[in-house]
Amino acid sequence: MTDERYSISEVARGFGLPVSTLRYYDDLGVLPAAGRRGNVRQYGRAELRRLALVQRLHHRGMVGLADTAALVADGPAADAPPARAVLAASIETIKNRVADLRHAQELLEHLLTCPTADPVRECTYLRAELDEAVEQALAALRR
Amino acid sequence: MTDERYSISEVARGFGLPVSTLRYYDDLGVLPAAGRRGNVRQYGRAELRRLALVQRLHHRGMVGLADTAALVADGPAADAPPARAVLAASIETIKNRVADLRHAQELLEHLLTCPTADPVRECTYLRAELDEAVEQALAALRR
DNA sequence: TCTTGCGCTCAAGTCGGCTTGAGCGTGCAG
DNA sequence: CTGCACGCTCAAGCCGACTTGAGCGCAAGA
Repeated sequence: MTDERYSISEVARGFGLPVSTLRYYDDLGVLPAAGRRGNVRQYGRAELRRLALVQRLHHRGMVGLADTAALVADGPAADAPPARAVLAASIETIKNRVADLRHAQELLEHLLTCPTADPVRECTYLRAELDEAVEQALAALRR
Repeated sequence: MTDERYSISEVARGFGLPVSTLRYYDDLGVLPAAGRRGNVRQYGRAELRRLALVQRLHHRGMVGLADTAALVADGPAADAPPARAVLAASIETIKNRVADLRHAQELLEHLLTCPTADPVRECTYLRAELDEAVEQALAALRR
């Protein structure tokens, strides 16, 4: 058991995060410190791994910190039904977002390369899609 | 020129949005009403199309409302250098996000299907990736 | 007439994810 | 022994994207 211990500022430097974020994660229980020496937070390998995992899951609000906490929690969390539910839900959310983002990307790329002077109003490809959406909205309205 | 006019609540119903959001968009200039009759906002086809476009671009903070406003603005906005810059930047952001999300999705799916009792600590695939990240952090720390 | 419904404005509140600031303790180099 | 870096707590602030609430106006139907 190598007993390397890292201070909060070392962890922060290593991972390129502000110290305040780590304290915040500790407070929330997302990344509890391994312990304290005196009153000072100490981190070990396990915490560093956990932080790496948190960073990979928690993509700016994609998988909220609360859910991330549940997912990276100690114990066989991925077995417990609640964690499995969070897992499945997160995957769904991500899939949807990826699809939306792709679509947005397509539109933006089209705007970038469309030969018409004012694509937003002139481009027929764009118009077709927007008009379709408008029709759907109007249909929804009449229902 | 068909001169259909829609009230704010009709637009809201049609697009499944709260009225407050539309007023908010109007205030921000993201989606100005076509005009007002008396003091009452009126929307026409053009505004509905614009709203459809806004919805497609503005994915929950992905392309902030300010940028969205710039992108869907009147005039050959996509030609003006500033808009082109926003366009290119947005595309980049989206690409990065999609990559990150994919990665998160892979991890989550792995957690869901990994046969080990406690994937977060036992699964070697996951461990390998996390350990690598930890090594990089420690390397960054020593620099 | 009066109530009901829709609309308006402006100010304040909410939520997530942090950041910032005040005020204090602690350890060790000069 | 003093100063400085680093650490701590707790409360408040900030940003984006809205939502909510108070208080008001106007028009149409019972």
